[in-house]
Amino acid sequence: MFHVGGARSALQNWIFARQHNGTFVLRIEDTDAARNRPEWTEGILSALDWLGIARGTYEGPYLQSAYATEQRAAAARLYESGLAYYCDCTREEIQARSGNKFGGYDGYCRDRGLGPGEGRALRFRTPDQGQTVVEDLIRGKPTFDNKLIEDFVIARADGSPTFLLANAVDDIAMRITHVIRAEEHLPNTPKQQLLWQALGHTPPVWAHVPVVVNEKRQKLSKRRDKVALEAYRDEGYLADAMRNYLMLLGWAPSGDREIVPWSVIEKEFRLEEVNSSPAFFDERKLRAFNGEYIRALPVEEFVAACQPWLVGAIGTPPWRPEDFDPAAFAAVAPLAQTRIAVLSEIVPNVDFLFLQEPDADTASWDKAMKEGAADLLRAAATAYAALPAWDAAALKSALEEVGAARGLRLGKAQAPVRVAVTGRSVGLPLFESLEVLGRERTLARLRAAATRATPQAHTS
RNA sequence: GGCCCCGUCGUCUAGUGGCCUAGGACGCCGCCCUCUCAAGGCGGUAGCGCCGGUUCGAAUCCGGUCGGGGCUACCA
Repeated sequence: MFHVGGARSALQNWIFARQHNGTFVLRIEDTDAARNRPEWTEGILSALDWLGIARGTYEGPYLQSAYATEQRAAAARLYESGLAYYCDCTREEIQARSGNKFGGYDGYCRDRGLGPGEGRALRFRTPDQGQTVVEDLIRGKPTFDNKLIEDFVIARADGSPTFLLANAVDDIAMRITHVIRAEEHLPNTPKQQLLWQALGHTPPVWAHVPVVVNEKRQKLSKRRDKVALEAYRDEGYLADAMRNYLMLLGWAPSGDREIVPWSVIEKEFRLEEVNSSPAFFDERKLRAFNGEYIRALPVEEFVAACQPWLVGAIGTPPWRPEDFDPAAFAAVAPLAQTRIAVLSEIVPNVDFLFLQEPDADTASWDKAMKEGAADLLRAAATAYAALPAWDAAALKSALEEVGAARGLRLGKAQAPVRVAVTGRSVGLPLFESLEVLGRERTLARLRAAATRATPQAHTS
């Protein structure tokens, strides 16, 4: 699972690095063994690939867990130099002393002189006075009073380093100069900066981009929101549309335009210009973007892009695999291209071509098959059976005549025919659809529907 | 509770003291086109949270206020 917010940060990092002749470093922060699986890394790499961040255009991936030795060594150094100390307080004790539900470590073990041992975590001793100023490309200089920064844990009781320590150690080792991440990390920053300094280095430049929020303006969460990039991909969002949209969250290219080639974004994007306020991830707007990208595709590319859904590589189409006809699909593809906003919608648009029988839902059926429908369907079948040429123009004028004879405009006359043949009340242009479907199947469906629509005498 | 961040149409944004009668996009509404639905064309709806101040002049600067969010783990 790759979070759309993470995708946005990755894109911003990658572009920023390129613009500054730097290198985007991908590091999997897996210091919590219980919450990580090695195989997830591949998912992240392929998601990045999909977005256009190809392997080889960045450094890594590095696994944070692989650097445990260095991280532990750093922890030991901090302890030996008196910048960190062991603490055996339990969570309950800390909370009880703090007097409120938010906890907050009070420095109880600061001067107890505890050595390493069972149940003892290593805490970093934060300064009692002064301030820590964060240099942030987006937010200016957020300033934190050191006395309010609690002595945080840098190594767990089992000796394993925590995220805060591991990050500082790795960032220093990897010569990281810029850290671009989501705003939720801002409160961690003074702690990490203190660690950089304690380890003898000058902190990097930070950039905390605003979080991406849902309609209730809360940070997008895996639990309650649709955040998996893969889910969007499987629905048929195009990578180009997605990355374009993601970059517009908090930023805009020059001029009154939003849908722009990636090259323009790569050139014009300025991290410093990213808005500092949270942006709502609006799937409706993403859909609109996607629709535009789909329409802009050359037909052949559109046809190719639809394949996964058509052949069941993604999702399961309702027809039998052997009934799928590429030629028939190619014939109607241009008509479908302007009618779908995400690729998966291609299936309900063309299923009538590959299904043995169209499956009309009762609502569509009842609405189209009012009185007179059976008669009209029979007349249409008769007219169609006698048609010398089976093409859209002829099919249209024939139905026009059938309808006119019954006082119906084409708009009315086409409804029962559409439902009879496609099972739906809306869809691709009808006559082109019939042309591709062919005479035999069209007539069979028309006749079957006529029979079914014939009023039956009720027996009670 | 504490610390930090944020505040232009419903949403994403343009805007960096006069070019703003606040521009664009999505959405929504109407009209045109039309075999349904789309697409497309045209038009419309709607916003600087509030209060003070600075200034000849403020969406733009300052203060306050209100509102929203993030963090507050031996998670990352």
